[in-house]
Amino acid sequence: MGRNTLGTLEQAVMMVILALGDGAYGVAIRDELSRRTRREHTLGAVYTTLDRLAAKELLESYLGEPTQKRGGRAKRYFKLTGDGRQALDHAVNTRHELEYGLDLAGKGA
Amino acid sequence: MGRNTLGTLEQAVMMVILALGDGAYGVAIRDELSRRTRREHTLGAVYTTLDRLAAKELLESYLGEPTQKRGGRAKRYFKLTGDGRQALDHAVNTRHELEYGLDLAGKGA
DNA sequence: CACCAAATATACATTGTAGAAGAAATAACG
DNA sequence: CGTTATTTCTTCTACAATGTATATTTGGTG
Repeated sequence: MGRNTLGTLEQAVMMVILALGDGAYGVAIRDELSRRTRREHTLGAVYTTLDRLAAKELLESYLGEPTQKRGGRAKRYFKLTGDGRQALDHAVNTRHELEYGLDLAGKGA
Repeated sequence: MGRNTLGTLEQAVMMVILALGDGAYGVAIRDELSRRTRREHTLGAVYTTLDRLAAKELLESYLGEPTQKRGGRAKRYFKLTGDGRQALDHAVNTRHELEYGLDLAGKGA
């Protein structure tokens, strides 16, 4: 069965959700993700990832109120679960372990 | 066609190769990878990744001399190409961009 | 030949990515 | 008012790329 390592995009999406705090719904996540990664991401890609993470119970979601704006339907907001936070922390720690002792980009002050 | 983002394992393998310097061949890479990620990886998984990275010209390889040990056949050593180094640096930078402002694990002094 | 170390082949599961289609909301207009 | 256009957000579907495991082959000694 499934090993539980997080993929590159999965980690990215989770980090973006943390960065957005409240207000982390599909479109906002996509935009912030594109901004931080400096490349375009489609909504389909984002939602697929969101759904898979939710299925693994690393994320949970709740519906907000519809907006007044034209077309402003109710948004689905996401946040990390305890397991999600733990999985992300683990991924980050592993990453540090891998980077340890290496002379990589962006290390200079 | 293929977007050129590196996967979690691809990045990990590349970092391990950097960490090993000379001496980065299949088995050593597997062992160091397992050590740093604190989990077992099969040789097959490692070689598959190595081959794919080489196919993308992010890695190059050369054969060493056979050992004296019984069964010690010639090893295939790997190192990053210029493109490989660049791709890894880019991945690292993107990662930093994603982590920016977040309160993640392992940040405490 | 038996045995060992390293590498290759093969197969399948999980993730990444895109594009099309559907659903919910308000504006526009007869 | 009621129906249709239009906007925003979400779901569905399909396929490519990456992750992972096991079995097989190759090259090298005792």
